[in-house]
Amino acid sequence: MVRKTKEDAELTRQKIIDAARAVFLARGVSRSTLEHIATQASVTRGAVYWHFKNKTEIFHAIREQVLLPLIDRMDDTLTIDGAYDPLTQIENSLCETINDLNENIEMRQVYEIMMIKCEYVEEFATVLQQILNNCSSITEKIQIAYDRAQAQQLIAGTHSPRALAMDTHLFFSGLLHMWVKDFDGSRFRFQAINLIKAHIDLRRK
Amino acid sequence: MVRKTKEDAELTRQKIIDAARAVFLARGVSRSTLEHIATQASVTRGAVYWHFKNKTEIFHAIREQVLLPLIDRMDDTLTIDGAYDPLTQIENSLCETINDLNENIEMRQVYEIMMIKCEYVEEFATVLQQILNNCSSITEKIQIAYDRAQAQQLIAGTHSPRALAMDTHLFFSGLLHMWVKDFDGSRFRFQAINLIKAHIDLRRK
DNA sequence: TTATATACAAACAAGGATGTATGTATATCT
DNA sequence: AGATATACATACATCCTTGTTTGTATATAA
Repeated sequence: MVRKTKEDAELTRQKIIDAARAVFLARGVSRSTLEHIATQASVTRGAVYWHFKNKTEIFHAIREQVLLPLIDRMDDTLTIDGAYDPLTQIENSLCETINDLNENIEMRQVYEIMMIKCEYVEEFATVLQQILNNCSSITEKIQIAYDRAQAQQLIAGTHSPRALAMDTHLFFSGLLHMWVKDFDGSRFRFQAINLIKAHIDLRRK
Repeated sequence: MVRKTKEDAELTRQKIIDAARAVFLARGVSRSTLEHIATQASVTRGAVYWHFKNKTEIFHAIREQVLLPLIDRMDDTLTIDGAYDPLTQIENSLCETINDLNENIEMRQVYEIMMIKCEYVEEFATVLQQILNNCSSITEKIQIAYDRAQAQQLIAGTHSPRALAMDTHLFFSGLLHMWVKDFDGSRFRFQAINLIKAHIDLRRK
């Protein structure tokens, strides 16, 4: 059995990506061998080397598959004027991400891999810069929402939208890290939504 | 040159730990070999195996050397009634940690290793539980401070000390993660103190 | 219909990395 | 002062892992 059709090949490629995600999650990126991944995907290393140059390339493929759609969605919920007030919009956007994590297994796995099953050295160090850039753009989008909230005089006290946005971003960043580490869910997963609500309520007039 | 005195041996042990810290930081934990560490420490693998069972044990030694004193200090600054009001006490405690990171190279290295140069799988998975426990105890200590702040009516609005403490902890957790990733310092390192002040000011009446 | 490129499988070669076993000089104890 | 345990250095055996090379059946193009 060889030389599949193009669709078959694309299917194999996806099977390898899915397998790598599972293997990375279970053994960590560095301890995962291409043999592990191939076996998990029910192919040989030959197939893996055909579709990818090496493990690093698989890693990036996994990351992009989950990350790219996520960024687009963030744009929609935060920057567009919707039916809700800006503060609620921020709240909903954060809650939506948590809901995604709960419902979308692949996304949950990728987050876990990126946060606690990967060492950011050498070829992976560049990812750190990308993460920082993503964080900046997210913070900016949150700030835009806070700008509108301030214009509508929804915010208690006199705090700059910029400071509020950074505080919210850092809070959410911490929450995601804890969410991922909180395997049994007892400490953070179950009350993540409430924590977000409390965080936003701190700002409400 | 062999069979040193006991003090010499202890010195060798510490040299290995220091070397391992540097190597882990540069190459990531999993890509660091005992040969790398031995060379960096100007000893042979024989010396390393004499003092430690394996790489994992070195990892734990590194972690404990920096972490244990840190926990003690947190107790002092947060739970003891001091000259400052409770909110300022929290602020100072967080700022002090940031200052420590700036001044103490070893602490900075260990934080970086634990956060972005280590994969939490297999033998290292247990560390995650320890981290969660540490976080819980830190949150509790922050809550105690917020309890007093509320008793002294320093807090704006009607927010439970518990919720405030978790929010602060998540904020700080996120800040530490960003601080570590922010190599050039442009985004977070230089303004960390201001971010903390802004965070606490959000609570002030 | 034949030639060629594709999509893999299987075999090959080579370098690490780990753990252990052995050797050894010297503090330290008796 | 001799015996013993200590604090390493050196040597050995084994197991992966990786990258590459070769083989091959078949979709596809000419």
